[in-house]
This record gives sequence, structure tokens and C-alpha cells, in this order.
Amino acid sequence: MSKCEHCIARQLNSMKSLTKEELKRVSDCKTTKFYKKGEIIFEEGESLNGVFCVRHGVAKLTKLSANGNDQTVKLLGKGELLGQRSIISDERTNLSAIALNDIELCYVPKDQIVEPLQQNQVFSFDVLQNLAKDLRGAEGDLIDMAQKSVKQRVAQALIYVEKEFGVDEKGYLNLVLSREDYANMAGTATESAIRILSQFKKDGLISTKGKQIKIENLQKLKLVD
Amino acid sequence: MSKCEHCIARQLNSMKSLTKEELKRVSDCKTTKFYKKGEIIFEEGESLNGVFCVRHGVAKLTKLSANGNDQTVKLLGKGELLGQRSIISDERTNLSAIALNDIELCYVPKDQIVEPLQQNQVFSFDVLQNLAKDLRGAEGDLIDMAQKSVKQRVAQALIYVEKEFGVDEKGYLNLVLSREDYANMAGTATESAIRILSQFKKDGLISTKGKQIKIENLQKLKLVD
DNA sequence: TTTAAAATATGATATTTGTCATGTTTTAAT
DNA sequence: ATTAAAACATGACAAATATCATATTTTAAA
Repeated sequence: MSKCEHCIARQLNSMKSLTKEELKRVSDCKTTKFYKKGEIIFEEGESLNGVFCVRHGVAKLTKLSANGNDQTVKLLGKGELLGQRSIISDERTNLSAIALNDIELCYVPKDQIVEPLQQNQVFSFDVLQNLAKDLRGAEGDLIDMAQKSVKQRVAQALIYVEKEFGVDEKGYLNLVLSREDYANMAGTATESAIRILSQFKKDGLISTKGKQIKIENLQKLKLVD
Repeated sequence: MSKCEHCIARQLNSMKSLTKEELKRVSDCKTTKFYKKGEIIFEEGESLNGVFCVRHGVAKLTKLSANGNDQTVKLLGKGELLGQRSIISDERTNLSAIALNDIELCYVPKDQIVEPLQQNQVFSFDVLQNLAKDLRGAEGDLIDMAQKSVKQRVAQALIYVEKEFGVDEKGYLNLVLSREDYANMAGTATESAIRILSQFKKDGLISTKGKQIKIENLQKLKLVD
């Protein structure tokens, strides 16, 4: 099995601050898991006994709201960690994680994270900084959700996907999502997302080819009202 | 000047995990600041060189949205810390802090927090757990904002204020807020908040005496649609 | 105490967004 | 290749919410 020491994904998260010995231990007891598009990685309410590190593919973190809608909180790509928070606060997870495409994850048992967290200052400070950054992001998202129009939120979702996951050689978003996925990110009805994306297309802000989307005018997309 | 060692507020946050020596140092270099109702403690975009600990009174963290609305992100009462995150991530603050009533804060210079953060495992793990908890809360709020009706959000704001700051001997909320404050918390127009509060009053969910509000039927308030 | 300003209240109306219905297109399984 | 299911699209309408206008009440300042 491949080793963490050589994993590129590792460079992208706090794991880079583990000592060689700690990393070796992680590497020795990690397992690799595969999930197909749409499969559930974990569900809200579960107790997690470890952390998942995305090696390849994209997952979404969602929560089912009281009225039965799925709200997507965050998308996670290569190198990002799932379940980190539940481990730190030792609580059940409040979110579900679902594969958005075929995904490969490394599963690292809890102890391998908690122990360094309590003994390796560099690591724990790194995790701390990441959490602080996440928190800032979450507050920003909260405000956007409260203050921006649905159209603006859909535009944001497109911009986010482009920025986070990039485009292919022809400019199409690497991450292909359904209209429903965009609706869940923007916190709106699927029909609304469809309508808005159609409008964006008519207005030349985006173009599509099948399910693929290309942002044609990023500036205007940022300025929708 | 009073000492941190004897401060009750301290018990409520991560400072309780500082060693005696660390706490002594904090105590020796802290300064006390007073702000009147409505005064700005700090504004978004400022670089903070320390952390504020609420000793008495309540502050709100808000952000001005693109369309000129103030969105309240969090209220902070006795023992809570302001600016913690900006210190950890070493970034300018993205939120403004404003006194909701006359408030007394202890200001602790950055170094007194950062140093223990990098050397005292117990303290840094405590902060880590608090951040994890805050992040969970922020994600919950995000989802509520996206999925709940304005009426539900106003109801929530009332419930939050009761839970967080309690009631006086007659059952009135200790923290007296304007309708606009409630609107900013719920992310809605002031008129909408006013209308909804009036409706709650008509329906017997709350009663008022001047600006004071009493929750009369918590159960029903939790169940508004 | 008087008076101006701020906060609260409420109606009328416009806008945004959601919901339901229905049809078309695309995708994936047989 | 055929077919069923899923995704996409769009119209019609309803519901939620914002906005604008204006009046009343409360608060704070002179």
C-alpha cells in the first residue's frame, strides 16, 4: 500500500506538520476506502472513530434540514479532511458526507490524530489555524446566505466550484454537478437553480455542453444582483 | 486593579486552562476598557493586537453586507472572548464588535495568548475544542439561515437570547434589544421583524412591557412555521 | 417640560422565491 | 437499440418577504 510519506494530498492539510515518526504510524495503520458517486461516507449522528483524508475525488458535507431539504455546507477535494471536528470535540458528527464522484479516501483511526494533537505543538497549532480559517469561512457563508439573493448564491456556487476544483483544457468546470447539487449549495429549490442557470446561459455568463458548465464571464457573474 | 486569578469570567473560557504563571502574566499586563451602549469596540478590517474578554455586558459581532445591511453573527456575554480567531490565524478581523449595552472588557495583548497557545498543550487543546464547537454552531446557523423562514429565525433569536442571557425575576429577557437588533440577527428587514414580533404578541407567544420582552410560550415559539 | 429624534407600528404594493404541474431531454440499464 | 428512470426545463400560480409610505409612540436631549 502507498505511504503517507509520499502522498501529495498530505501536503495540503495539517498532516504536513506531523513528525516523521507520527506520520509513519499514521501510514502504518491507515486504510484506503473507495466510494462510488452518490455513496454515503458517513451520516449525521454517527460516531466517527477516525478521520478521512481525500486522496482523489470530491465529497460534499450536507445536513438534512427540518423541512426535508438537503443543505450542502462544504465540498471537499484532494487533501481535505472529513470528520476532523467530530474527533476534536469528541461528539457525534452533525453532517453527512456523500461522494460527489468516485472517490478514494484514506481512513486514519482517531488515536493517530488525537495523540499528536495533544503532544505535537506544531501540529496542533496548524490544526488550530485551519479551524480558525474554516470558522471565518463559515461566518462569511452565513452572512451570504442571509443577505444575498438566490441568484447571487447560485453565481457564487459556480465561482466556488471553478476556484476550488478548476477547469479542463476547454474551460469547463472539472467538477460536474447536477442542478440539484447547485440548488443544495445555494439553499434554494431545484427549479429555481435550473431557472437561474438557464438565465445565466441566455445572458452569456455561462455556457453548457451536456452537464458541463463553462464560466464565460466571471466579472459579470460576480456582479449579478 | 482586579486580578484574572479571581475573575469569574475566566472560568467560562479557555483561560481556565492556563497555568498559574501564565495567568499571572496575563493578569499583570491586561487593561480594562469600558464602552457605552452602541460604541464600536473594533471594526472589520482592523488588525487586532490582543483579545478582549467580556467582564460585564454584552457585545455583538456584525458584518456589513454588500447591500448595506448589518448582519449579526453572534452575541457575546460574560466570559466570552472577542478577537480570538484573528489572533490565531494572524489575519485582520472580518467582523465588527459593538457594545449592545454598557460593557466592561479586559484587553489582553496578543503575546500573552499566542505564547501559551504554542507551549501549553492543555490550553491549546481547550481552545481547539472551543473553535470546533463554534464551527459546528456556525454551520448550524448557516443551515438555519438557508432553510428556515424569517418567522422561525426571529423565534430562534428570542429563544437564543433567553437561553444565553436569561430572564429577570418577572420573566423578562435580561438582554433588551431593539427590533432592529432582532432583524439583524434573523437577517431580515426591520419592518418584518416588527411585524413578526407583533404577531407573536397577538398569538400569546410573547408579551412586552416597553422594550422588554417575555417569552410566554416557549414550546409554541419553537414550533412556529 | 418641551421638543426633536428615534423606535415602533401598520397598510399597500412590488419583488422574490417556492410549489405544483407538465413536458422534454438525457442517461443508464436491459 | 429500447426503454425506464432521472435530470432538466418552463409555465402558472401561491406564498413569503422586502420596500415604501406614513402614522404613532417612546426616548432622550435641550
